Amino acid sequence: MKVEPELHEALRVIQDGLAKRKALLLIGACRVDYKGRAQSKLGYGERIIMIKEDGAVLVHRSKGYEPVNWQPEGCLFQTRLTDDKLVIRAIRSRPREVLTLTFNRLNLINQMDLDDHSEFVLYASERDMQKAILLNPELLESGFKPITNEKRVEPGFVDVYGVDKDGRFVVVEIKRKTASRGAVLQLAKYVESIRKMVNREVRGVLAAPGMAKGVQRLMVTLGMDFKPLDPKKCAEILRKAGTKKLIEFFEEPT
Amino acid sequence: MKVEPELHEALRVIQDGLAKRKALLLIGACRVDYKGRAQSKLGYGERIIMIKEDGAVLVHRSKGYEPVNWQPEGCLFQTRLTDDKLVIRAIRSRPREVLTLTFNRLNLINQMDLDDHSEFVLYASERDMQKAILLNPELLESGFKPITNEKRVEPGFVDVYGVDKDGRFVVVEIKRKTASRGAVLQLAKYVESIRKMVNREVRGVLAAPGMAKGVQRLMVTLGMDFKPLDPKKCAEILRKAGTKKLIEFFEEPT
DNA sequence: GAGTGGATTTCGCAT
DNA sequence: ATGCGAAGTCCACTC
Repeated sequence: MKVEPELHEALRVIQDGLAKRKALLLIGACRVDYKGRAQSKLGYGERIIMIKEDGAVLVHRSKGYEPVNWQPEGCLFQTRLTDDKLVIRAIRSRPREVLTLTFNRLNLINQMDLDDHSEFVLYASERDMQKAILLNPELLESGFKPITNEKRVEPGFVDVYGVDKDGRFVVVEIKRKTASRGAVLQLAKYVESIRKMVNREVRGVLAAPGMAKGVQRLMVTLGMDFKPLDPKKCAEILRKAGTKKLIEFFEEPT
Repeated sequence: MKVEPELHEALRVIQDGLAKRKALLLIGACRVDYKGRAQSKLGYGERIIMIKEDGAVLVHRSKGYEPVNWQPEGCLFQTRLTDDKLVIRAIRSRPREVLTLTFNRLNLINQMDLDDHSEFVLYASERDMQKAILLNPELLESGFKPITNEKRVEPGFVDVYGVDKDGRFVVVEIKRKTASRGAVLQLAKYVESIRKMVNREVRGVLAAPGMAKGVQRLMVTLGMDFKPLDPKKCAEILRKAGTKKLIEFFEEPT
């Protein structure tokens, strides 16, 4: 890290960082010029600049969520020192766009080597996934019509209950994560319970992002179906739906 | 600026910065949890965190243009130190969203007081191009007289609406980029809508820097005209016009 | 490579 | 507040 470096020293550090494809953090007084799909200019002032390992560039001011100027990943860099100014140009090819940073002072340069390997997970809750199926029954299978959710049966609450395209009753068990053996057995209980009540065929459907080892065999044995259900996709459906109200429930054929 | 501060010292600096509404830059190992419109989690790793003066929060990793997690401006903060972790919560009210940063180490804290008062100037947005045509109708075509902009019609808003040198109504659709098929279809809807209203000939004119593939054929088929419009030229017109007020609108011949 | 649709879109302007 | 359209949108996915 360099604090208040001379520009020639700063140039060396920046060039080193760019050559090594390291993320760089700069704070300093600069002007910013952009020319590409549009064109912009920003006179001198102190800003925070991030240059990422993949060649993305962000110029942030003291306010606002969005960067005032930027360059998406994958751009190439030119640096030079002229007239007591340090110039960094970030160039993108398609579309051709050039971002020019002209510094007359640098307060801080930090070459970063961030130890960061965690996976980012965006997901929906089991409840959200249930809502997503009610909003979009086709998500489960073509022709599916929900009757109720959280239906009370002897062993507990059925997540979603409905009829399929052939008029058969369907009991749906939803799991947010990989479905275990226990989930299948629970579903089997619900199916059995409802089968006694209605005295005709009832299908069991397990909707989850995946199945644990051996679960598929068990499903086949019990004659139940598995439907892959991505929590992320459910979250998207809910987001898209916004305040839209849930689907009208199908009448239970008694 | 603090390098490798102890967490209790970090807490003090962060609380001080938040209280003074100063922009803060943090680099450290943290986990990130978000709950709101969606929900996400990100395990421990080193990241760059910016807290802006207006309460916006950005969490950046070593790659990518976009922050992995964020919070828009205007949120409130809670901080606390527990179990050798420093926790920062950024809370947004409408919609209710909470971003939780849990640090187990901080490499850098920098309270920033950025001296930055320059105005950002972006040349020629779509809105600007519209203004340019209103200022200088000849830009569109000789003899064109605008009547209104942002005219409300059934499918939406007409960018510019006027009459040509022969007294025919003209609907202008402006795009600041290469015009897509969608732009033409939108224009067609507007033309149709106005044609029904006025019950006489209405021309459709598409003003844009260029057309996407196949758009020209569609234009010809629909009997509409294309006018090349350079955003930069629009920017020049606006610059030259300065604070001069927009053209007086032409009276709609009813 | 071009086109399409989604986003924790954000942002701005209108009603 | 709400709603709609634009954005240097970006980004992931399909054709």
